[in-house]
Amino acid sequence: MRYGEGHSEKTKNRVVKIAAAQMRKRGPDNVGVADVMSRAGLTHGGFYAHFESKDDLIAAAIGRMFEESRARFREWTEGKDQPGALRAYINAYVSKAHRDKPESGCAIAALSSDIGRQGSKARAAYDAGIMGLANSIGTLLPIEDAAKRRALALSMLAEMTGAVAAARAVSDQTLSEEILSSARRSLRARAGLPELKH
Amino acid sequence: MRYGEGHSEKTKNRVVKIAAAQMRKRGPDNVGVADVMSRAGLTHGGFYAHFESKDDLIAAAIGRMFEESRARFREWTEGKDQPGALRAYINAYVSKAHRDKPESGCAIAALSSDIGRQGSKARAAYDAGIMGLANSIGTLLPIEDAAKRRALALSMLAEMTGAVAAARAVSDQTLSEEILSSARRSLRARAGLPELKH
DNA sequence: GTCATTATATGATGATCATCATATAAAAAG
DNA sequence: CTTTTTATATGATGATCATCATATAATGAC
Repeated sequence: MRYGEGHSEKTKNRVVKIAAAQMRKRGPDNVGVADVMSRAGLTHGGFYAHFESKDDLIAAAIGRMFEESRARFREWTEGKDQPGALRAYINAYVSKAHRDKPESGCAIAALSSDIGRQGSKARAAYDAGIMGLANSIGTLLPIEDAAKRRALALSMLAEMTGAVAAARAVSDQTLSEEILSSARRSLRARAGLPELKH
Repeated sequence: MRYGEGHSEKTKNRVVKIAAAQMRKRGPDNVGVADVMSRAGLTHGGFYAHFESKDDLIAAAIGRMFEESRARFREWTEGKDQPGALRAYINAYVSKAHRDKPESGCAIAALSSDIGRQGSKARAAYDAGIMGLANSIGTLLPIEDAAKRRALALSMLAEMTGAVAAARAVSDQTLSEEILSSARRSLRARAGLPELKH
């Protein structure tokens, strides 16, 4: 091997990471190959040494986004009991901080309407990510029946992603925060969490 | 006046209608001016006689989408009592039929992640549309307190749009239908509707 | 130090796109 | 029938983009 063990792999990882951030921010179709490469300190020419096509990069970026999602899930929930973890996850996901940082946030909230227009590899990565996230949420729900637990997890995921996407879309700040706070409150109730006094 | 009273206006309406359909299907940025014009039986040159810019067309198209939403709301609910109308609206919105026809469906489900990247005119049209829809849903909810009614309507809207967007995004058909049925069931419960026996 | 190989760069190609300048066609007004 | 005005068409411009062919540079093996 030339160029040091794993040099290429490291570069590819860097490119995918940058693509994952840019695509959440601007949409997969609005991010150019040359732009991603130059942000990685490279030129566009080397791109096809790492990826088959732009579609291939998009799929890799989506996989990466969900890896980050899993890491966030751990960060937000670890060391807490079930209801505490669930409350923390809901409050962190459906938050202004998440709304204002799409580039490092959840792929579902950032790309909900883009993915249906993408190729099959990208969509397959998305499928896996959704199922994984729904499963993670399910582990925190105090429901015995597995089917009901999964159904509630999917339904809560739909509300969480829908709320964050809508909060990003609207331009009226008051409305945006109202969307978030309404969803948070409803999600906590749906998850069986009591409202805390303060 | 030349060219017959309202000739230009009729043409413009046709263009906006076509743009509204295409943009829901393919995303505002993936629909070209020339493509829209040619679908209207025109060439690209006349475009700027009708619109200031493509942004202007996008904003007009979004306005049009929400007009269609209001019409659908009426169709799905008219002639029914409150709970019947609510049930019909939820079931029709969170349906496979809606999922499979983005070009004639709700703007929020179709464009959730696109709008945040659009210009201010487009987003203003979106704000107005969301508030109108939330208000319409609110009129069907059996809740006295206005603030709570509005909060529930926004929260339900988030779940409805999130579920349809996710059902469109995933490629696994079983998962897609699971997302829809989980959301429908949860929404009916949240709206205070009893499950019907069959 | 020279060679072989891998990683990246330069530059080109053809496609698509929004926008605009200008030309033509259609129809009402005289 | 001619003039005037409005609606649409033709064609160009410059920008951006994915992709690819080819060249150069970096580095470990000998």
